[in-house]
Amino acid sequence: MASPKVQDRDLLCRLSKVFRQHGYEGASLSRIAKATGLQRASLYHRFPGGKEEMADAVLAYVDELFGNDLLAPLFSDLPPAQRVKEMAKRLRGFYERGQASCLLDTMSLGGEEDPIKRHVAKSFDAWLSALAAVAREAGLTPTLARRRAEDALMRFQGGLVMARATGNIKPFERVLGELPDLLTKKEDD
Amino acid sequence: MASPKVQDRDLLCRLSKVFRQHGYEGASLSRIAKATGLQRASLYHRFPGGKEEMADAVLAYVDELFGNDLLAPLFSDLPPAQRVKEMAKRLRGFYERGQASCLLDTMSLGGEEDPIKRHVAKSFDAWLSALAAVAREAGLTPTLARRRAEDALMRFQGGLVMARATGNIKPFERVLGELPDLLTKKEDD
DNA sequence: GTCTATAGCTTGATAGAC
DNA sequence: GTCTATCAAGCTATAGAC
Repeated sequence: MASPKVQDRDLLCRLSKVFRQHGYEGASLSRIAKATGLQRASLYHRFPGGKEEMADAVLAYVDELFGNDLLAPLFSDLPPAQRVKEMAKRLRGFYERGQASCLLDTMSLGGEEDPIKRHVAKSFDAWLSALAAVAREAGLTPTLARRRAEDALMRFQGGLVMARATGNIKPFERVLGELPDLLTKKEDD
Repeated sequence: MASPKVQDRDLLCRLSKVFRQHGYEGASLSRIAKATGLQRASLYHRFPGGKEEMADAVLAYVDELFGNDLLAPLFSDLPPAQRVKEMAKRLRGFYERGQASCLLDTMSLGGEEDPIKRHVAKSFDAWLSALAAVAREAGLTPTLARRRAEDALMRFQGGLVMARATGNIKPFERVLGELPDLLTKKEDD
């Protein structure tokens, strides 16, 4: 065919759902084929490197989503707390109010060091740096800004784990609401 | 043989390491056999219900560890903050200073509702309840105590995710140190 | 670009000897 | 209680028609 049955971005979006939900090992080609509507062999045409290339492409796709959409408000000209609030709003949608897992979490399972784990670590650090940058612009010292960024991301990830494990999404929602103060106020209250 | 090659508790301990590291889907019988030193067929003699029974036994084993050891200090007669400090010390060891994952996290991947997910949710709630109880004994209102327990567990789980994803265990260590105040002080500072 | 068909390996699980 | 040998089903990956 001239044009693909599923466009690249749509394909990556569907792929990302499988990897987010099941992790790398749980994302079997059967599940992927079912979720994308493509047969196994068609997937190998799109991703000659097989499952590992799919995983890497999904990580790159999510990197792009974060850079161009989810974290973009952090670099606007609004007041820092407003920027964080807008990011929280977008994250809330992306993570389906706590009902979807984080790719960086589910793809980091298993022991060995491999290219995927290295990609995950890089993406995580980029997210941390973006949070720390807005905290510094809010007037926090670099050290404190970094610590607050780490706290914010820990609470966020923990909220997602708790939502997945217990089905209770309220703590996750609370974390989202606390992010602006956490990342911009000089003292906790 | 009269006595088993690997005693029950040792076997469960080795099993738990595989499930913690790889999750349910990633814990293949090959990995389990290698980690336990038993052949596949021997594992089926110990766990006739197969992999699912192994997973359930591991969850029960960890429940017992939490009840009898890790969370036990919460119910001592020390001051509440001291109790939490002792729990944090034990958790620090159990999670190998952040280098080991939480079973309740890695076993909660994948979509469908099943007996394992229900067990995970129950164990998570028991942990939450124990934390909330000590917060109430420290003088917090039931509502606030529950919220602090949720916060504590979110930060803890998030710290583990961050440690696994980035290799940086310092934020996790910081969370451990903050737990006593978080669970016993009436105001944040 | 997608498909059917298939290769070859790994998976979870079982049978039966010792 | 553990083992070797084996099974059917699943897996990742490839070949070749359309």
